[in-house]
Parts: sequence; C-alpha cells; structure tokens
Amino acid sequence: MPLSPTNQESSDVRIWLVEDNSTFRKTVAQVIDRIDGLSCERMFASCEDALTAFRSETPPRVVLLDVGLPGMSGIDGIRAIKALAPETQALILTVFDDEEKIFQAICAGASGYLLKTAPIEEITTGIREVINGGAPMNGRIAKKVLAMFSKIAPQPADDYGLTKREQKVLHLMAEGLIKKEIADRLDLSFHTVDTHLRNIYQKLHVNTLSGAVAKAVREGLVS
Amino acid sequence: MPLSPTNQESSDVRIWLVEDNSTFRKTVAQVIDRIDGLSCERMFASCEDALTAFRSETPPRVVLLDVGLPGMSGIDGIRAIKALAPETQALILTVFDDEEKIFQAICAGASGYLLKTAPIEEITTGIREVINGGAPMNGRIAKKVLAMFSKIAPQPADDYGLTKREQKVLHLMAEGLIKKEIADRLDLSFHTVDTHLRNIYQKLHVNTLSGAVAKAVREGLVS
DNA sequence: GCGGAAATCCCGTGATCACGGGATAGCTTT
DNA sequence: AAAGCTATCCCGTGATCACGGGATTTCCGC
Repeated sequence: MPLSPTNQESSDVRIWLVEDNSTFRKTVAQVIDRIDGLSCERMFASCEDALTAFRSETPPRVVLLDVGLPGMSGIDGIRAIKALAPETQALILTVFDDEEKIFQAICAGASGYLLKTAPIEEITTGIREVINGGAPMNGRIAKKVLAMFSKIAPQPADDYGLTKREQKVLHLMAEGLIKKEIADRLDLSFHTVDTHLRNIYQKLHVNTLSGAVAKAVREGLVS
Repeated sequence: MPLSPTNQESSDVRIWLVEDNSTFRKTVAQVIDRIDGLSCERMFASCEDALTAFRSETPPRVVLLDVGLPGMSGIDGIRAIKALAPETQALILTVFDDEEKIFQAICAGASGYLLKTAPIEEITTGIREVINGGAPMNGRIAKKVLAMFSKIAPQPADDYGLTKREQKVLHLMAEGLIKKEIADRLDLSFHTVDTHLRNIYQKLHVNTLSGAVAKAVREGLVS
C-alpha cells in the first residue's frame, strides 16, 4: 500500500479529551494545543459522546479521561474505548487518588494516572511520556501502585516439602481428575496414587481431597 | 527526649549506594553529592557489606541498589534491608528491565526502579521523588508494571448463576468440610447438601468435588 | 555401602460420594 | 392461576475415597 502524504494535513499527535467541567476542559485543551507537536483535536463532556466519535472517526493517539463523569464513568469509558481502539492510549485525569479507583482504572487498561491537583505541566509531560511508550503516574499514585502490587503478590509459597510426584498428583487432582484417572495418566497403579495422596494430606494437614485442592490452589502449589 | 543538634552535622538527606562496578559507583556518588541537600554518605560493593552497616549504624533515608551483584542479589538485599530498616526507601538501579526482575524487586519492597541506561539526572530526580513519598520509575518500567498489574488482576468473575445457598455450600467445601459437616453447619439434611452439590456440578460443568473446589478457588467464587 | 527418603505396589474395610430416581413448600414471574 | 425457580428433604446403589496395615525398588547422601 502506498503512503498517502495528502492525508497528512498535520503531523501533530492527535489528542482527545473527555471532561465534564467546561472550564477545566478548555484550560487543558489550551495547554495541550500550546505544546509543539500536540493537538487537542476533540473534546467531549461525556464518555457516551466520545464513544460515538470513536465509532465513526479515526481514533486519536491519546485520550484524556476524567473519572467522575455524569453517566458512564471514566473507568468504564476506558474499557469501552480500549475495545473500540486498542491502540489509543488512555490517560486518567482526575482528583480521585484512592486505591480502588486506581486499581480499577489500571485493570480497565489505563496507560497512566494523572492528578488534577498536580501542576498543569505534569499533564503535558505525561502526554509526551505516554507517546514515548511510558506510563506517567503521579508520584503518590505510583507509590500506591507498588504497594498494591506487593500486597497482592504471591506469598513465599511454602511448598510443604511436597515431592515432585506428590506435586504432580496434586496438580491433576486440582484439574478434577479422580484417582484412577491420575493413575492412568501417570502410568501408575491406583494404589500408588492413593499413597501419594495420603502423604499429601499429612504434609498439608488436611484430611479431605477438597481441602487439599483448595489449599493447593489458594497457595499456588499448582499452576 | 530532647533534640540533639550536636548530632546534626548536616541536614543533608543521607544516601547509601550498593554497586559493584567501582567506576559507576563513584560517578553516581559524585552526581548525588553535587546535588544540594543530598549526601552519598556510604558506598558498598556488595549487599553483605551494606547489611553489616545497616546492623550497626543509623540507616539512611534512601539506599540505591544494583541488582546484578556478586553474592547476595539486590532483590534479596532489599528484603534484608527492609527487615532491618523498614523506613529506608530502596531504589533499584540496574540495567535489567525484564518483567521477572521488576516483579521480584517490587514484591521485595522496592520504592522505585531506575535504569542505568537512562540519563543520569533521572537518578537524582528519582531520589528527590522517593524522598517526597513518590515511586520513581523509568517510563518503560512503569508501563510494564501496569501491564503486569492488569494481567494478574481478578477476572470479571463469572458466578455461573450459583444461588446463595449453592455458594455457601461451595465455600464450605473449599474449607475442606465433608457433606455431613456442611449439613450440620448449615442446619440442613445431608440430602439437601447433596442436591445443592449436584446443581453446582451442573452449573460449573464438573463432575467431581475436587474439580468444583479448584474452579471455585481459582475463579474467586469463594473467599 | 548403608540408612533413609522417595516412589512404587498391594489388600481390605467402612465411610463418603455421585447420581439415578422422586417429593414438597415457598416465592417470583408471567 | 399456572409456570418456573429455589430450597428443602428422602431412598438406594454402585463407585470412589480414606486409611489401617504391609511390601519392594531405586536413588541420594553420608
């Protein structure tokens, strides 16, 4: 396919903005437009309006979203936008800095999280960062992200001294196989599997299959 | 306890540095010292040396750690340092940018992740950031952190249309109780529990208790 | 090379499970 | 009011499990 330079009216990076407060919206747009190489092409007061544009026009490189919007929230907005235009980088721009919002935004696919309370330059440098493949975050936000991360991280994962064979048996148990099926799968006798399972019970301090499987899955002893 | 101004030879923020490459170590130290308000007080070529100091001296506000150190790795170093001095902020300073290293560092308690390949100013601004409660990260690193985050995030959690009672039964099953115990606990007949369990099997498309429990725990259907 | 742990196999019994059937009562939805 | 879902209860049977016992081989460390 040949390049079509006629289509390139401007080499500016196209930015869209979704923000219900008209004053703030205009301010941000002005700041963006003043930056060389950036153009705040479109503005919306709601996610619904923005999504309509996403469906009919060429998606921008970056979209800035407020979280506290009337109607569809910015979080759900990101999800919808990412579904329509996966290449578009979504940047959260909000006053909320609670873990829940941050968490949801990231999981929805946000490429960064900026605070309205921060100096306005943080927005422009943030946009530059995200264009360069980064993930701009306010310092406090970044700190919280790291904290959340280490909190939900897998525990040291005590393996209870399970042997390789026992781990394999436990793994297949967690797949829902019954002893006989496991025996067949591992080319063993039923009795062997039975013995392994007994040793597993002893090591995990449980006395039912369901208990062992639950413990195994919960503590990541099985993939 | 009275303040002891005699102890305050300098109001500079004390920084320690752990880096085995002597050239790079000296360069970083110089850059830090040149910054107003920062003082690279001590340098170490290994975590072991650093830990000795951590045990006998007043811990610094910030410690910069290489990852690829001889002997104890920077990752394990962070863990050890955090155990000795939880208040000390640990900053990773390395050439590695693979997800595994980043993941481990964060889980070990790192307050930031800087790349040696980045401009040297990023180190000094990073130190400032971490002192101000932030979590400095190289852009690419931050991007990877967000990506990892949304990857390990809990799925939408399809509840398979389980009724309240079925959920309760499933939950107790995941605790390792047997049918009769569940019946007693919920003040039901064994037969009722049995029926519920059958319906659960049908809804989860499994035919063993272990399979149901594994699915439940894996997909977060039970706490 | 000897002891111990791991892995393998076997028997038997009573408990538990899976699942076929069937039933009643209450509550919502239509 | 009939239909549908949920929750509850019951019976019986064959499969499966839990666990008591005992056994052999292989391999690793001391």
